[in-house]
Amino acid sequence: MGRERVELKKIEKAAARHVTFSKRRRGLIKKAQELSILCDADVGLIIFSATGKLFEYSNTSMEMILKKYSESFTGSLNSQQLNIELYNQDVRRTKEEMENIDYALRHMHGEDLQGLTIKELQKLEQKLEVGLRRIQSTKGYQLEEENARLHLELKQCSNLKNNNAVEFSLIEPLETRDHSQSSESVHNAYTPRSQHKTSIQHNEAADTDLQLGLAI
Amino acid sequence: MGRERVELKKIEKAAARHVTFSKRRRGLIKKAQELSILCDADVGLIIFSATGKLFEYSNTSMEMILKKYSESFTGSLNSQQLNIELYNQDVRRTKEEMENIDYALRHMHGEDLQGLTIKELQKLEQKLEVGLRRIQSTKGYQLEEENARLHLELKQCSNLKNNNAVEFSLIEPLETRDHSQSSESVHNAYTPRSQHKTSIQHNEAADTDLQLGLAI
DNA sequence: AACTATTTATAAGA
DNA sequence: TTCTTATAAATAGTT
Repeated sequence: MGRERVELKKIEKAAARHVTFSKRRRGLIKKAQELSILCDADVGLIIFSATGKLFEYSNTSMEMILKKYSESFTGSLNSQQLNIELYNQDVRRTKEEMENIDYALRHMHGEDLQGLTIKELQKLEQKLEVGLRRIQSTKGYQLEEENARLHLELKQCSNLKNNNAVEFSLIEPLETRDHSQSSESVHNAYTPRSQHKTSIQHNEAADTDLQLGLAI
Repeated sequence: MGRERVELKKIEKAAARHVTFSKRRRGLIKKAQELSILCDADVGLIIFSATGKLFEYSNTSMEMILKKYSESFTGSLNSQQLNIELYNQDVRRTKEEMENIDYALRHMHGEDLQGLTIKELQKLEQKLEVGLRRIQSTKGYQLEEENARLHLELKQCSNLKNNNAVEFSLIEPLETRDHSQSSESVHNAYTPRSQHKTSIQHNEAADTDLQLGLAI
């Protein structure tokens, strides 16, 4: 990572070796620190220069790291310790899953978005759009079924009573309302990939439909 | 060092955190190894992942590093240990100096040049040229002095003996030889920066002069 | 796990 | 040692 490639062997010239030691020592410690912070790891780093001088880094205390280190070799765990360990792993995994789900959920709700990049926001938007279309599609099918069912019931009803006046007063208003409110969004939902760009106007209208759909 | 800057705080998403841990752990260990090899340092690195898994690196053995580490805290040195330590430092420094001098000397002799770059070779060449000019300059002064001394002695000699025949036979050949063989190289040596480009012809002639000069 | 666009680290030089 | 700069190396996000 410098002006030229460097061969992996002891640097011959003492002056250059010392300079490189200083630079790389600092770099190494910096990276150790970054690892511990970014990845929530415990790190202990001990460096003795060729002249015997000590340099060290630890995110907690070196003592603690070394204690943990030596303990890691003191025999295998007994069954109880093993169970506790397995339990802890389970808890950790579940916790992490929870974290992620919560995170994603809040984003879907439009919360905690300040840390997201444009790309992430676009992805999120796409997810929401896909979800929306699926919901609209489902709603459309349900409305169709409902509609068909109503037609059927009405037909049975009218057949049963043989009352023409009542039949007209019920059928006409129902079909009119259905077309004016949601025919377009239902059409979109049937063919999800046919119209990628949906205006805000459409989304708002769809959102309203969604709420109505859920409220039913 | 990636697609975008990363904030120095725990990575929220577990999956990304794990991937980063793997990548950076490997990177850190690699760099620890490079430091130990390039700079002749003793390095011990201990890493515990967030899940408690142990990773470690040491150029020698971790045990040795940790022993050295704990010893580094066990009280101050007594006077004898201190003397030994000072002595060791002295030895180390001297050894390093020796190394460098030997290195440089061999290069001046045109040995062990295979590892040098063109630039280094050019620098080396310049050093040799400068050294050469200095030597030539010194030799020129010495020849002048010698010449003057000879003139003086000869004058005294001729005054003492009053022998004209002998005087002519000695003086004439001496002055002729002096001008033809080395007046040019002596001139160059007097004004080292006036003529940077000296032809190979000149150098060879100068080299011959140098050997004669040293032989005197 | 492999791929790159970028960010970092760092070798030389001053 | 410290600064600068050209370049090598590491790695974040993506596939």
